[in-house]
Amino acid sequence: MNSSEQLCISLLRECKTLNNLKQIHAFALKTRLENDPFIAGKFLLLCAVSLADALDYGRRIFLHIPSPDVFMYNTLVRGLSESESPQQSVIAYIKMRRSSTSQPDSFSFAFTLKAAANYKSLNTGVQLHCQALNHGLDTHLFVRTTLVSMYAECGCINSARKAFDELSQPNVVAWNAIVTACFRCGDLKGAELAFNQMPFRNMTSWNVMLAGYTKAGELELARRSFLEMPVKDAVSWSTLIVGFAHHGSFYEAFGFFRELQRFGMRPNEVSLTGVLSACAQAGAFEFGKIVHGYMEKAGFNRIISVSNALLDTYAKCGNIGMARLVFAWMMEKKNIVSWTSMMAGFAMHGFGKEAVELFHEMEDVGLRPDGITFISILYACSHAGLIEQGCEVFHKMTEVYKIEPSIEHYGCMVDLFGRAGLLKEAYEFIIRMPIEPNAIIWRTLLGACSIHKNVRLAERVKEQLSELDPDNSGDHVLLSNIYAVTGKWKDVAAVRRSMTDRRIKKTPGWSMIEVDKVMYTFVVGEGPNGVIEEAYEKLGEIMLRLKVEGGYIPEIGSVLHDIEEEEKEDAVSRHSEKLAVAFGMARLCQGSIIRIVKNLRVCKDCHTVMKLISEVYKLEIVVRDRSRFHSFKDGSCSCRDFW
DNA sequence: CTAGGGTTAG
Repeated sequence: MNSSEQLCISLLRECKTLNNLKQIHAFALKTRLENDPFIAGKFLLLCAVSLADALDYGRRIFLHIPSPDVFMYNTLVRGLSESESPQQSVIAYIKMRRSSTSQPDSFSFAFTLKAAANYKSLNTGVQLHCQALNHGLDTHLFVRTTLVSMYAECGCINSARKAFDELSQPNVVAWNAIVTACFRCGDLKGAELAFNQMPFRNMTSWNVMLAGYTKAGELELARRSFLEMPVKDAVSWSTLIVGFAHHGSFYEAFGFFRELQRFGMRPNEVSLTGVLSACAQAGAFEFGKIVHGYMEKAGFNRIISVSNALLDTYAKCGNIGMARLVFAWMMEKKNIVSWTSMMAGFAMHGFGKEAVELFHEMEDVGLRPDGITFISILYACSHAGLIEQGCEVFHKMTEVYKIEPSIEHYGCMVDLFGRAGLLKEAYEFIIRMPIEPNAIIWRTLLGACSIHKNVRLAERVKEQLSELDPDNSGDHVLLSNIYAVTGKWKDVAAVRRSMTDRRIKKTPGWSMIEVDKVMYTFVVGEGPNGVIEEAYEKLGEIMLRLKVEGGYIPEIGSVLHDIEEEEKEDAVSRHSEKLAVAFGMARLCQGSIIRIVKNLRVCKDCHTVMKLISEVYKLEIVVRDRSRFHSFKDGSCSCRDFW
């Protein structure tokens, strides 16, 4: 070994980034070391496995290797199996089969089978299984373990079980794989049975149970296993936080996050994204800021996934300014999720123009938008009334980027036309669509009929909905609202009667507000003990002042105009969003912004009241409803009364 | 090198 070879190897050992690697690679080219099999193998391993965003560079290096050995092929196959296009991994494997220099070994099959599992191709998986069999490698423990997970990923629990049962001496990993396999296929009992049969368990086996339970929505079982576990690690905590956040149990997620720190452990990137996701969903702005502070201190702001989650949190907590700041200044690196989240943030806040500009900027930096990016941008266009831009974007998606529109994209287009009052265009668009419209598509059109008071079309649409999703409370409410605004009271009564007859209950509305880092939830006329009285008292005072100073007149028919009405004769005055606002005004100090999160859409009367409050009391209210943000300031709302 | 945790839309 000569001295430049030694230098190169020690440099590679310290290599941390792609740029670093490129420098070393230049050195290797200059000293003619690039064809040294050991060094070339090291380069590949770093590119394919260790370094971020280096896979493409690794592929280019690979192309220049005259006759790659098995290790080199396996490394490439491995890197590609975890990439966005795992199909490429199998293609690389096929190239190896065609080459005269190398034959597949057990690693080749472990990696390619993982690739097949990642893109859920049973066909590929079975073929690889056969080839492994021909090479006498299908009984290899690692290959077999991957076979178990591949079959489970592809939905074949029986084949997975067979692959496991044929193992004479399964190790822990193989046992974990069969437990996971059972969970993947929805067989909780099978997973529990396997877990109990395991002759040995390490912490990972427990973590597998936690993950399986939370993914199945069995939060209580997950909690119980968590308490039972003898030793917990970072993954256990992360799994629990993410799982609870994902299933809407935000307070528990916050609780586990605090507890983790009390146990003297440090939050990692996964628990941070999990807790931020809980903040975003719950609208917990103050808690989000605390997490942000921790991120800055501990250096997590450099990790893309965490800063993406933070950007989303600020946007969903109503602070688009902070979201913008995170996007523009905090993120050294951005990926497609960052750009898409920023666009979605703009969309929620009604900043259609900004979203479209950002989309073009994204194209300019050479990043390829994906299907989700297009949903966000179309959503932005429809909520801001940018019809032309929306059509242009849709056209670009199919013609330039060759992305096949999904039902959600079609839904955005229906919304784009419908919301703008182009009901005929919206209807024709549905008829011309190459895929079968689902209930969501028709519901979107029904919403548009409601905004633009078109009874005839609404009735036609409702017929479609009655076939696809007859018991949806929102649809009935929407139809009854359309009858109400057009004065068809008999029809209103008929819809209501059919709802009672068929025992269709409307979704109860709730609103949340965060005061002193505690979240308070209100439902119609109700709230936490000791708090509800305070809210009512303040609300009475507010309404009086609005009538005297703001000229407020409660709309007589407004109960019936509710988009997702929470009727009952006097219900409007007790709507959860009014109670939450009143409580916030009673408790929060002067000058602070009142932030409310609501599960349904804001009702018309509440919308009017909030505009008046912002004027009479000179304060700012931000309401996040089911689909967007309303920022009330100086007597008007950012949605321009269009929602 | 095989098993376990993640952010974006609806």
